[in-house]
Amino acid sequence: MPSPRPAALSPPGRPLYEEVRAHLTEGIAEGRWKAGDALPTESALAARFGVAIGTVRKAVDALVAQGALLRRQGKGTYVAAHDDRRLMFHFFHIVGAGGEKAQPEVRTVRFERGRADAAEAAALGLPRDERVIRIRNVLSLASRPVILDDIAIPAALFPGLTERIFTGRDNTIYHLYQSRYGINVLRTDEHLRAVLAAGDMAQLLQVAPGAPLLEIRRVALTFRDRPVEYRLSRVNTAAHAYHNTFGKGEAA
Amino acid sequence: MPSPRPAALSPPGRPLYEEVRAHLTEGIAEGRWKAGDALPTESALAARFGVAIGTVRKAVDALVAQGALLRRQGKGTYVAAHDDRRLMFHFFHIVGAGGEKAQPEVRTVRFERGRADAAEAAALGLPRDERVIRIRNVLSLASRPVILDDIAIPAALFPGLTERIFTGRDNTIYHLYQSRYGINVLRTDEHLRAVLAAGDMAQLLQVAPGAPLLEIRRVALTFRDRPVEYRLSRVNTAAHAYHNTFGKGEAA
DNA sequence: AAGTGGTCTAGACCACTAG
DNA sequence: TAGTGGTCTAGACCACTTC
Repeated sequence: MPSPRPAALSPPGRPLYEEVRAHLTEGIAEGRWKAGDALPTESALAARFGVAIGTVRKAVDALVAQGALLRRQGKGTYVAAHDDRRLMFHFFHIVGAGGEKAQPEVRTVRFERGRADAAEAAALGLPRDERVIRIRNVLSLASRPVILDDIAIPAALFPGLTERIFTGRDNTIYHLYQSRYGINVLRTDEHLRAVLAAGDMAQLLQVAPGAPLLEIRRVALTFRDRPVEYRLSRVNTAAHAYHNTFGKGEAA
Repeated sequence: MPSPRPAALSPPGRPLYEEVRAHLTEGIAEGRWKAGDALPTESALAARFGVAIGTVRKAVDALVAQGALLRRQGKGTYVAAHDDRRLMFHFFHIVGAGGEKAQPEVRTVRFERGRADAAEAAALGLPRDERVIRIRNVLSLASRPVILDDIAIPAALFPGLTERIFTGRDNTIYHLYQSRYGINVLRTDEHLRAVLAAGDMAQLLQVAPGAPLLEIRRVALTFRDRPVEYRLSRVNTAAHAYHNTFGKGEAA
């Protein structure tokens, strides 16, 4: 049987499953389906888009691989939420000597509003002097300060965010972005350098000035590679390390 | 039509495409198909394994995602080779200020045989005192030394490797492993720390003692997560950075 | 024109989850 | 038992490469 192009997805030129994927992406980015929500069943989606179920599956496969969706056999397909264990550590790469990831304890030492400086504007794709919120956190592992985070986010994306709300969260920061503002962090882009501790940086991390620290400049991105957060971290790697793995899982 | 389990792939319990994938993996790991070789066509594989072509495609999809295979439309499916541009930089993460990756210039300053110390034995999964080859390289970017690599590989895996062969290569080290010894590096596992330059380390990198350096401990793995190389790198990040991105590519 | 991988369909059955 | 995603099949047609 021939396959006339379905009406529900007009613009041609790219594969049908890409069209479907784009439509699903749109729905999530717009908040039509929120974190934790179940999507319509695959057969329902196939009917709605006028394509075969296999085509829907291929689109969903891509979004699952990307981390935007989550399948649960026998139940349904869900918008990934940053509060489950699996995603909790997806963007947290500091491990102890034994290689284990521990839950960090967060202390917010600064929360202020200001205007983007050159670095922040460039990283966040904002005009210079756009309003931003700046947060400084100290993260401790086993009651010892290990990470100093300086976070900058566009104020326009986080209306009404206060220090109380921010420090009151009982979850990761990305979960806060997601649950309260519908912003799903999907990708991060990081640049790492070695630097020397100095000034309040050294003081907050309780290391001597001149001690080596790992500096991480991270931009967090949501759908369509839109930047939502710029974060400058310094890590005391005396007892911890940044762990990274390249290439996919094996089985064989 | 029902689907009786095909005879060519007896052991049940896991999906057919996993079986197919395992068989293909085996073929590559054993060297039956070497880097750059074309696999049989998908329909030929389907016939050989007694499965539908869609099942073969799913298995091949996984290996392509893993980086072991490479499709070229209209031509065939090939065993990925470390000498093409795409893979060349897959495991090289040092970028300049502008974010660009440059081709490093390699100078080998040491090549010797010895026996595994504790760290090497643990990283490579070898018994203590197993024979290893140790290589020290200085990598320069724009004629300035930036990276100091100390590489340890199990001598048993690289029979007949000499300094001449090693330095005579006109490609990446991983390409040498692959082309001469049939070892495909598929995955790396890295731990990063900030350290202070000292001794010959500082001298070779032309930095002052006490300068901050990025230390990378990398284990390179081949099929079945078998370790093939342990590498201790120190990077002068004054003018360069380690770049890392988490989460897949977008389109939408 | 022939052969390859790339897309898409339609439908069967299995495995898991819930009421 | 009913409904979900997971696997598998068989075959059509498209896009690209090569001769």
